Amino acid sequence: MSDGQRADARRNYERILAVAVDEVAEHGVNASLEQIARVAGVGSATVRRHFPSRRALLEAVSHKRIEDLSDRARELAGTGESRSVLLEWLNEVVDYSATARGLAAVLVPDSAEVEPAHVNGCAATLEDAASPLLQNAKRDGTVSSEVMLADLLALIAGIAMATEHYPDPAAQAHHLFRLAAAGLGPQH
Amino acid sequence: MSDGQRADARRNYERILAVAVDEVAEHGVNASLEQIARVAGVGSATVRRHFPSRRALLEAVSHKRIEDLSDRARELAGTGESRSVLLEWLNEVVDYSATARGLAAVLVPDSAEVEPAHVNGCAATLEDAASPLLQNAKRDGTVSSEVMLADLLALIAGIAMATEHYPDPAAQAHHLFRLAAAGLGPQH
DNA sequence: AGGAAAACGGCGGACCCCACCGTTTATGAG
DNA sequence: CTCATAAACGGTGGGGTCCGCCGTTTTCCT
Repeated sequence: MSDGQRADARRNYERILAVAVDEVAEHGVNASLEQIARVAGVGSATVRRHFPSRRALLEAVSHKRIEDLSDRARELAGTGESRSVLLEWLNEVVDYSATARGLAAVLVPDSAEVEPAHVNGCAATLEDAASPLLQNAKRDGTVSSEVMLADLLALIAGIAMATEHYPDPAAQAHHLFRLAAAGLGPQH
Repeated sequence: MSDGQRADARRNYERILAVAVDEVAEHGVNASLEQIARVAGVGSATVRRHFPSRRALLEAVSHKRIEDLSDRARELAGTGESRSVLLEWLNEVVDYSATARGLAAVLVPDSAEVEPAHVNGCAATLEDAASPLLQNAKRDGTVSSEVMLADLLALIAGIAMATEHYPDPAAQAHHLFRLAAAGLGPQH
């Protein structure tokens, strides 16, 4: 079963990742890499080896959540009224982003982005999975054709970051998103 | 002219603040405090004496911008159609937040917020100044009565933070805000 | 002019990220 | 089964930041 990966390397990778999940959940985006290494029982160099940048680690930590949301998008496709379905999914993204610390950070470009195309793997995955939902809503004319999924995700990420330190982040995030989705009032 | 302030203290305060403005403009919210001290020609302890927390420094740096926006709100009060006027002002807030680095950060609660009432001086100032604009719009029924100014500012701050590292932050921020203000589409 | 009080800033500790580099360990070929 | 090799490991040191302490200097008021 030689897959080109050394067994201990894979073991360490998973140990580190498991610890990182907890550590990020507790300390947020700025969790200490050395602390993660310490708890995982490896040298800090090993952490850096497996995850060259903080961002890489955050992406790995968020990977499962991203997959969950992508699956959910595929489930929802075609069920019910298009705009409602899209909003339902977006609300779940809001919930995940407000609940799972570090997720919002990977949905948005980092300072050191030099990649030419599709700069963001995580966001791209979500966009691909949820694209049908938005297309349907546009087709039905219930969402403006100018709206891009990337914009919606950026908006949600921003809301999550802004509400992170509120007494009840999730509630506040949902509140703000309802506001945005409603366009702050009756007249448009 | 004894105002209880020692002359050298005030001088240092202003030197530090002046340097901090530049430094924050260039390096954003995480500008190095020691670097600021170095450039200002003072010890790092002196910086901490005048600005006990990073946040305090950021608030001082943003103070003028906050005042400008507050003045602008008072200017705009009562001119033109209420919702348009409010949106005009909010757009200016978006512009400032996207342009002046560090402003968005002070419009949102920090991690260590234990204050009982009106936790945020900067946001509170803006809210007070712009409150009439929102009240007018609510009175005319052009904005939902449930909308709070604090929510609008938090939303804008989130947008600014999310778009900070885009190729053209200001453009992207305005784009997202237009989206939110329009409620992402024709149907509400 | 002189003394009290306030402000200053250097120093050391704790932490963090990062790169180097000698050592250990898994692996697959013989 | 042995063993050479390449991969993975982790300790260590350098550079940086934030923070608190404390002896020294400066300012101001009498």
